[in-house]
Amino acid sequence: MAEREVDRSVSQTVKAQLALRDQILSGALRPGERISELQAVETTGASRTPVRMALVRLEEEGLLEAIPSGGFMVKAFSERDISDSIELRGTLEGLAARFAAERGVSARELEPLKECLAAIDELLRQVPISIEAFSSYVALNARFHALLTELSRSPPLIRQIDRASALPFASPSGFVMAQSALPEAQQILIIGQEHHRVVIDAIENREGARAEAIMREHARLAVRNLRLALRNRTHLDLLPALALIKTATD
Amino acid sequence: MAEREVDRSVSQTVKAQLALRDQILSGALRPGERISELQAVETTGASRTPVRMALVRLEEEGLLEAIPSGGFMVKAFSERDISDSIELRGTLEGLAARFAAERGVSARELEPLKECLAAIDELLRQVPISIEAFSSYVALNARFHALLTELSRSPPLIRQIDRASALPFASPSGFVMAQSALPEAQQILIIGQEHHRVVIDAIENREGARAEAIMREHARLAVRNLRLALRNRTHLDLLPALALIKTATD
DNA sequence: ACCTCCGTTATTGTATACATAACGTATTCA
DNA sequence: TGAATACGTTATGTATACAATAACGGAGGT
Repeated sequence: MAEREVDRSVSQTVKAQLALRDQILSGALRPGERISELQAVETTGASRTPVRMALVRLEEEGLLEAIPSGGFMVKAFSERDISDSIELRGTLEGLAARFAAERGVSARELEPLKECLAAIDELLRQVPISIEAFSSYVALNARFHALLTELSRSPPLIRQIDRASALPFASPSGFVMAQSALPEAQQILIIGQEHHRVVIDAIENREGARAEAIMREHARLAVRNLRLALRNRTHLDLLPALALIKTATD
Repeated sequence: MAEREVDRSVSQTVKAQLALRDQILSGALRPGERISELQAVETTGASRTPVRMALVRLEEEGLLEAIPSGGFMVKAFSERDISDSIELRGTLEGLAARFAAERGVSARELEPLKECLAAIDELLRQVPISIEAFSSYVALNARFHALLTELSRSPPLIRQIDRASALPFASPSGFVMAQSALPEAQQILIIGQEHHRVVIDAIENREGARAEAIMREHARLAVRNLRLALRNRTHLDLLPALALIKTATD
């Protein structure tokens, strides 16, 4: 039988999980398609036990769905599912912002957020924004959201937000990229940045309700824009993660 | 169609998961304690593979925590973690109520909710409430919350709420039981019932914001009362699930 | 006496063999 | 000819054997 070259630097379970997630997100495995363990063993290079562990984790993550008769299939999402996921994440981030504001945050903790803000400002000064700058923006934006989440100092909430961001289209990077297909992309980024600025201000002034409201508005903007982007199906291939949308009925 | 009811009617994985969860919630495994796979194999009767799958699921569920060097330990929670989890669930249920109100719900769909409401009303008419009636109340209350969640018609949100309810103290039954240790228990139940009534009214009248607000208030009430109940440590043994609280530092 | 290093042990990570249930196909009977 | 059943194939669920690694303890050196 074929020699299995063992990569001992990472656990086989993690390797299999990453490989399978890649296959799902890249569209190599289509929504609704059943995942064969045997096939997964071949493509990932791990054996059945770690592959099974990876499948269980991906199911909990929301990318897979258990089939009653056994095994797993790639989950399919409707547009409604996607917009709900984004609004859900916005609600959770709103709670995080409120916690941060109510519980109080020191100037030192706010520092990295402000640096993020300034860096994004710098990027947005270019008109139109270059591809490289946009890529930096995606990373910085994700970092901003992660830092903001941390400010809540609430492990259960942080955990839940992480889970809600597991779905690629619901992650900060995910919907920013989806919006990038729109002609008004630059203006959208500028508005988003304004939201970031306001939430920091609200947290500094300990205005919990305002901090929460602006994060929810931030998400609603994303939902509106994603809907628009989905109308322009021509640009859809920009975001491979959207391959998870079920093409048939909504 | 008479199926023989053998142990094989449920999978070994599920059996192990239930058994382990029982051990954790009953306090047989203490917070912070490492779970030995070998020991779990002996106590659950399943072999290592299903036990491992169960451990992964329980980790994703939030009851266990992965140890970097390998294996799992029982997660420990602070009081803050618990109150945050309850508020988190309330926020999610608030969103569900808002979705239900905004999206519209037919009278037929609202029927089971109203039946629940009436049944609880009936129970609360007794003063003081009997043990049996209280037990029925716990079940009915859980059912009410589950039905309300369903009304959102949002699979991602429903899923997330289920996850948030996985932690025993964050589940509807969990915090109702914790509150039962208080002398004002009956009054608390009556207030809670009033919240239930208002949220239905708001949904019927399609007042999304009001539906959301009342559910969040519902959770805040629970948080306040749980804090009070935790002060009365004498009654704490009423709720085995609270064994998960770390006794040392907060 | 304490620290360090090495060997032993126990426990987890991985692989594979075995059992069982589901699905497809072919054959047979109505 | 169609449907139903039986059989075979395939894939999943389960168990166990093997490998590797981290914890533990003892012995020796500084």
